[in-house]
Amino acid sequence: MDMPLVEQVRSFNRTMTERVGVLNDHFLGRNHPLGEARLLWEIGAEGASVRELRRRLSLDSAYVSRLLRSLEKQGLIVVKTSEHDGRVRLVQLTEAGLRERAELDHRADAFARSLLEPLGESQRVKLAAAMAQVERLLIASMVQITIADPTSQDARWCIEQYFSELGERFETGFDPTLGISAHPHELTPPDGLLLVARLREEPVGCGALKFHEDTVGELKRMWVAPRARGLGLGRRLLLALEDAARQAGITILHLETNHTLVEAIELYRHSGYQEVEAFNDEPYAHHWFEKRLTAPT
Amino acid sequence: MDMPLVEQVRSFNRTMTERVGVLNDHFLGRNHPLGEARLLWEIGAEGASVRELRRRLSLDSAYVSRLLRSLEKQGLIVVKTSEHDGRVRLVQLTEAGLRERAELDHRADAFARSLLEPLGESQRVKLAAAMAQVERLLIASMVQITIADPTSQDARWCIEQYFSELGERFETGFDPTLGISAHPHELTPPDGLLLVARLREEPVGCGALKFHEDTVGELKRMWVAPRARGLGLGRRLLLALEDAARQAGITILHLETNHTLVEAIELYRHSGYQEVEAFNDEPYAHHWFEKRLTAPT
DNA sequence: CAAATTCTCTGACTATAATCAGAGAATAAG
DNA sequence: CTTATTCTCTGATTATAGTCAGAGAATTTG
Repeated sequence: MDMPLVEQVRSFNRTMTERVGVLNDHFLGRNHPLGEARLLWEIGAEGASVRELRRRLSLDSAYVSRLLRSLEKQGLIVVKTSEHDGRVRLVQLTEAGLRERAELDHRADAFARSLLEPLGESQRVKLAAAMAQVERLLIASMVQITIADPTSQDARWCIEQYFSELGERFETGFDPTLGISAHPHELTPPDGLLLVARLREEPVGCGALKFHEDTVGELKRMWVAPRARGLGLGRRLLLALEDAARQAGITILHLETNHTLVEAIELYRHSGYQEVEAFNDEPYAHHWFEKRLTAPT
Repeated sequence: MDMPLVEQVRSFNRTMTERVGVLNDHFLGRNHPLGEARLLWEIGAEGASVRELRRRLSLDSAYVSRLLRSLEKQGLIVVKTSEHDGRVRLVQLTEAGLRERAELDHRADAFARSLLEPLGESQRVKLAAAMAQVERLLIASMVQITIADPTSQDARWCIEQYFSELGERFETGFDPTLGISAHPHELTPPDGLLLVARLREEPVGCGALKFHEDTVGELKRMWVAPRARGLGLGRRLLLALEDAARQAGITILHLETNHTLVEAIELYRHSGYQEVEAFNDEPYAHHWFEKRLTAPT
């Protein structure tokens, strides 16, 4: 990795630590310690369960409980037991809580304006664009790709989403039982594998491999959640799958795809996949691709 | 100010708060609480005085003292009294302190790498470029421009720097006593004014106005420190001076400049200044400019 | 339906990051 | 040469942020 890039990232981090410190002080500034303010914010206008809050802010349960008690005493929230599950407690903002939250909102706004205010119009636009770019790429770099059990909840969710998207996009709809099989056991080592991409623990994409004869592998279930598109995640999944295939001794990768999946077809073409004659009778496929893998490095 | 821009800044701040939190945890991670780590870092290889440290980190003197005591007890620093001033205490890292600091350095590096690592090469380059842009513009927005007393330390420093730069750039050198005067009292209300631009309390530029007859003003002492160039600061100073001139009822601004100051001449031309006949006999001037100001809004 | 798990809470405790008042020594200013 | 200021330190105290152990109630699992 190029050293100047690392230097730039470090310099950026220093600047951000300084500015974000200011941000937090301002955000807080108002009455509440940061913990309470964050919680107040996270509860939101619609309310939330205590366990939601704990999970979203990754805080200790004892700590959250105490913070809630404090907010309750200040009359900013009310807490009641869920009707569906007697263990779960639901938190809602009171009128005063909503006002307080609006105030925090206003402060965050004012802070953002104070950053833009000294700049000229063209600088403002450039700043916003560069911020969007940094954000997008940092978020991309937060995505983690790991091997998952196809029967796990996240894996099943991804595949479900994938099927439902195919159902919407294919002119004919999509019935998973008609196509080439990819049952859980076929996507589990040693017969294959499934990768799941996660952003902040939440699944945002998947991709699978089926190993055939000695050296032929088949790509299946390539999917990226709509909210995670444009992060280069498809390419990363593809590279990770190819790596895994190489590790397994695969030298030829096959895949077939439907003509409505234009982004995927683009990706395959750009990644060195050659269109070939149909090598199976997958009813939903219009294009068949193949890539010869080089030996693992 | 455009709302989407504010929204973008806020969204960016949220993302950064999340990431910087991670950064700090990692940075710290190692043995020391954040306060100690920051101090260890700030002392640097060359050492520093306690009052330097206090100023740079804007920490309470009691707090710094205690942190130093703790670092001292851990054998990471030695503190001794300054030879020049018996009140001042000098802090230096020991061998162990230097090792510890190198470790922090290494961790910051590793963190930066971990951000870049999941990205492809082109994404990395884009990220670094966007970070540089964000940093540059945020730093630009941190610069504050205020009216200053021409006899104040910061003002005198700026003007000194300005003169010394002119001395280097003019083929003939520069002797301030030969040119048109701009004595402190001429740059003090109601006869004129001096603006100083500061970044983190440090002066990084200046610009002055001399008020002549009823409605004519003269621009003097426009200077931006080398390290603050490329931030659009010259333009901001110019706009601020024009605003101040308008407030003072000025309708025509004059200025003269030397042909070696090409960036300044560019700036004047782009900001609506028209080149006119010489209106004075300033010996160092090659170009005379004039701008007609519209009424204050 | 017994056992395991989940969810929330209280009690007890700790570390960190401060802040304020003031003292003592050195130096600068008038 | 007296007075004011600067610099650092200690003592006393506080707020914030968080951890760990475990209890009690509700729910899920085998």
